Amino acid sequence: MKKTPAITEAEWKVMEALWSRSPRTAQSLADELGPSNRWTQATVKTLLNRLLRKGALKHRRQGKAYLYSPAVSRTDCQRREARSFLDRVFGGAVSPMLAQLVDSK
Amino acid sequence: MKKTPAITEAEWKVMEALWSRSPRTAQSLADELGPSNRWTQATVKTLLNRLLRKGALKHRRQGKAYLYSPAVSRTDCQRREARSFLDRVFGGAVSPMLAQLVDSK
DNA sequence: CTTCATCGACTACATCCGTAATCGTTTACA
DNA sequence: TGTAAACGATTACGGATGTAGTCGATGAAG
Repeated sequence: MKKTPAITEAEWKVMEALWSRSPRTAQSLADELGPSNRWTQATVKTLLNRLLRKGALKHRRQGKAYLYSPAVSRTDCQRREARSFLDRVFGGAVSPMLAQLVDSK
Repeated sequence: MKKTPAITEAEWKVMEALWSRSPRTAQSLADELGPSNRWTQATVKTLLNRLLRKGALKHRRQGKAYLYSPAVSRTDCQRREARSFLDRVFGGAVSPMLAQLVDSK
């Protein structure tokens, strides 16, 4: 259970892609994420760099390019986000949220 | 079930205060929220204005000052936030999140 | 070898968010 | 009736975020 950094919405999409398949190059990520999100390669690279700086990713050089992999687990990140969401919106209490979800559906 | 605006963390605290007691003046809110959050009155007023512009609050004049009240229900806002959180972090699926919460506890 | 494509690094910029100061107006008190 | 206190409105400003362009190095291809 690692200390995970906060991950923003756009960054989350990059992490998802890496959690499902890694290590991979920036190019490969741009190919996958670019069309669905309307991102240029530059955008993907910016997100990768920010995630690196946050410690959410690591990379290793392969020839000219880098191969990126997650440095934090998806589960840990989900836990972290769930907690911060719960605190913010439901004062940290799980049951009201459950009630909410139940009759929201 | 109204269309609720996105409400940020700081704003959420103001809304909570108004959901539990309203209508009230900016002064009253600053008195309650200032100390616990280290906010000056100016900060509280900025948040009130942003919430007004978003349509999350309404106000009516009372003498020199305004009386503020929520324009959206807490339940609706919670629902909205829950949905956006679920989509972002759990791809919209409820059960993985439940699993997460269960063994996180 | 020279040239061109590609990669990561750096820079850019608008918007949002947290936090707050200031300004102009109105009211209450002396 | 003048002046200080209180109010809302406007402006400010640094850091985060979404989105992207540009630049210098490096490797591939001829």
